[in-house]
Amino acid sequence: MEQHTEPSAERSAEQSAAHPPDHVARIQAAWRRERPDLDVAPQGVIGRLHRVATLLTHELCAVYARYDLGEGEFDVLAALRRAGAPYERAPGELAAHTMVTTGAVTKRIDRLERAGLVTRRAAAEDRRGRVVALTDAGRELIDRAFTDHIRNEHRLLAALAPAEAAQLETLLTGWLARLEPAAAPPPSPPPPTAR
Amino acid sequence: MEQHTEPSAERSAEQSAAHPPDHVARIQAAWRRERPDLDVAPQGVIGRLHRVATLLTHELCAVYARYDLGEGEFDVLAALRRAGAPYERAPGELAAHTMVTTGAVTKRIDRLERAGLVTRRAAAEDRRGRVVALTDAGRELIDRAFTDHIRNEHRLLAALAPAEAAQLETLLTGWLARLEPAAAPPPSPPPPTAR
DNA sequence: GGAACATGGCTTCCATGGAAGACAATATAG
DNA sequence: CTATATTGTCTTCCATGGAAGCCATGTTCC
Repeated sequence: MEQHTEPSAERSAEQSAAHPPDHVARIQAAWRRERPDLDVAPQGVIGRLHRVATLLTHELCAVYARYDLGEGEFDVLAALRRAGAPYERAPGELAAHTMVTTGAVTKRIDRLERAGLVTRRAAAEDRRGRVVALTDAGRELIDRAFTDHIRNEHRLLAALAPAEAAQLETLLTGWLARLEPAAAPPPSPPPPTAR
Repeated sequence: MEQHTEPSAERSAEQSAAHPPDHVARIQAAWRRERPDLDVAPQGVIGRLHRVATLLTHELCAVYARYDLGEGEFDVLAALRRAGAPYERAPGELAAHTMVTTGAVTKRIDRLERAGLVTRRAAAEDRRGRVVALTDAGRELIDRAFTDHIRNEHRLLAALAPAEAAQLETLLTGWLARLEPAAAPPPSPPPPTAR
């Protein structure tokens, strides 16, 4: 982000015709005017990343909704499905895999169980444990939903040229690798994510 | 919290030693095993983007918390601050600028008003309208918090080389430009974002 | 064996935001 | 100039998830 800002006009931004300054650029311009003492360049990356992530999540959820699933439910079903037959996991594992607290998982399972998509039963060896399993209906649903989901991701990514997508993946992978350890809380190393 | 990836598993992916497969790579591997009919490549980008965004948000919120602010409150204060003196905006504008519903803005303003950081008064011309203004305390707080916030963003972005950051910004800007219009709801064009 | 501590799941309470509608005030049609 | 539509804000209700603590079970160590 190169730019002078200076009081007065702040639409001068970078490009001219093809790029009307986007929302993030406008915010940066305002900050440069109000707080010329700060270098707000990082917002160019972090702000847009945040925005893209929000838009993508919104688009993704639209597909989940077709199957009457929220993001959380989809994540749990997906984690079970990807575990492979017999499509079972302990609640604690699901919490780890989907990056939420166990309390949140309990509620997600409650909803999925009520919808007949998963079942809960006692664990064989450890009587504290439980086993959550996909029902046939659940398996069937997540298979259809996931197929649709991937189609949707392809659509969203189609806005980028293959080379751009590859570049982006490389950059994000690298950043993530350096960010994850830092964000790891004391006890367990770094927790997983979902989807 | 180690992570095996299920029976067999194919870590073959791209890299070898230096890169232990990250969480997203493990998820992809599992899907390739379970659903070889699908091309899950987009997850490499979308999944990591989601993860990076989540981590960043978490780190950012840690700074807001130092000032006893939630993300929503920070966004509102920042929007008011960057409006420039006299640091006023209508609730509707704030909703547009921060990308949330007006209902959410009402509640954020409630909290900020209770904390003595903003005031609400009737608008001069339109008696339906209201004007939200930063108090001196609010102005003082957001100036300190924002300074700290930007320092934090610099720290987070430091994990990338300048050239990488620039590349990333370019890619995200382009993607965003092609994503925003698509996501724009019928009535108003595309709404703004925040921070 | 038994006491202290750890673990796994769940419950309770709380915080936040969306959706939809209530209301008051303003703009527009006829 | 009224009747209708629209706007701007707020209210209510609901959904989701985090934090922290409960309870039953397991593990460790003496």
